[in-house]
Amino acid sequence: MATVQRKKASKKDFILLRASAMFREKGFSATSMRDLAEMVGIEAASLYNHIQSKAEILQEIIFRMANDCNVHLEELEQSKLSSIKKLESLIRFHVQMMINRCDDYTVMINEWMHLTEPYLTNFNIQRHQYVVKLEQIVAEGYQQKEVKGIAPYVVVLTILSSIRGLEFWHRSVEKITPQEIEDNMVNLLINGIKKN
Amino acid sequence: MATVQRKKASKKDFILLRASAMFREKGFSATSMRDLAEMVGIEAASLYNHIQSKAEILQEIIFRMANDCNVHLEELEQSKLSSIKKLESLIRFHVQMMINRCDDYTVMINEWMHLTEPYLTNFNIQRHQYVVKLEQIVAEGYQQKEVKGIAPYVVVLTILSSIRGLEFWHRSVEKITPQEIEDNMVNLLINGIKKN
DNA sequence: CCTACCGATCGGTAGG
DNA sequence: CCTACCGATCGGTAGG
Repeated sequence: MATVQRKKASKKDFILLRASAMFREKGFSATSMRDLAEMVGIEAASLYNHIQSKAEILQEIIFRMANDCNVHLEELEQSKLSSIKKLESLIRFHVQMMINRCDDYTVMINEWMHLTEPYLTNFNIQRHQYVVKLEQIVAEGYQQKEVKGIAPYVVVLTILSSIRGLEFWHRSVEKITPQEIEDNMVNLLINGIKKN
Repeated sequence: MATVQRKKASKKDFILLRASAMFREKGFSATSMRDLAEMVGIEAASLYNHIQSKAEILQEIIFRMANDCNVHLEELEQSKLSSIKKLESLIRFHVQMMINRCDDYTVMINEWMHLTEPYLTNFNIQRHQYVVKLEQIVAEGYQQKEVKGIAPYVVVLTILSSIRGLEFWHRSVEKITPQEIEDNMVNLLINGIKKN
């Protein structure tokens, strides 16, 4: 009985899963509800028994992911780690998100502009607050002489967009494991940030 | 008479200019020819006196930019600079492209997947070759003990995607000049790459 | 979950 | 460079 719990949402989850993969590959605007229905295995009209609109699908994909990022950052802020260790943890978290939940993460960073109001403004506010919090961590690191004198905004921008590049990682011929990617990324970025 | 030369292409160039700005902001698929016509100041049908199709606009924007990047890289390869200096020059070039020709650069990296064949395959080959050439520069730097032991693929990926993040730079409240952005970026990345 | 269908909009063309 | 218009496709609904 316990394993049967919460099965109700599963078809909707399945639709979101397929939608996320298609939005990533073709983009939100170029993905039609008929395309999506075909991937799900039903007719387009039947999608609307599980979701309200195309816009709602995008909203759910993006805000689920955004929420997970916010939760991690709050935990990080409350930890007793040094600034550099916080930034390292942040890099590792984002690399793992990009590798393990690649479709959702990519849709969030590539398709957010197709959100409609009030979700668009909501997202932009959240993103801005996220960046500001990261800048504060960098600024603290500078005060404690852990971080070298680089504009905090450039540091944060570089970290976040570096991870974005992993979008194309798995297509690479080279045999690099997720762990190696993560370690190499930390190595490069932390050494670029850290005061030597 | 000399100043009148080559005026013939100017209306098409104007269309490409406006298209680039709109593709960047709304995405290729979400931009209609009627939207574009309005920004240009003519009727949608009149666009087709200057361009052949919506697809052709995207092709021209992307391949012009890709060509400029390839030309720069070839010059760099033939130079006598050290590997680290080559990578620094590359970073500065890409930062300048992103700042000075922001719409075109952003459209190239965000909208290339909407190219149609054979242009899509052509672009992917060019991009792959570009990355391979950069990896070779990193590998040479490693052999000459200028560059530390990080997977060349991760180094190249991090450099290229860092620059991508500048897409949102000018919206920032902070007052950072283009020169400061460029120097900070070089500082962070080169110090992360360089053997100490 | 389906068939049948809606009005709106799409990229593009004909003809002047 | 315009008016007028094409067939195709879009997101979404009605009714069962």
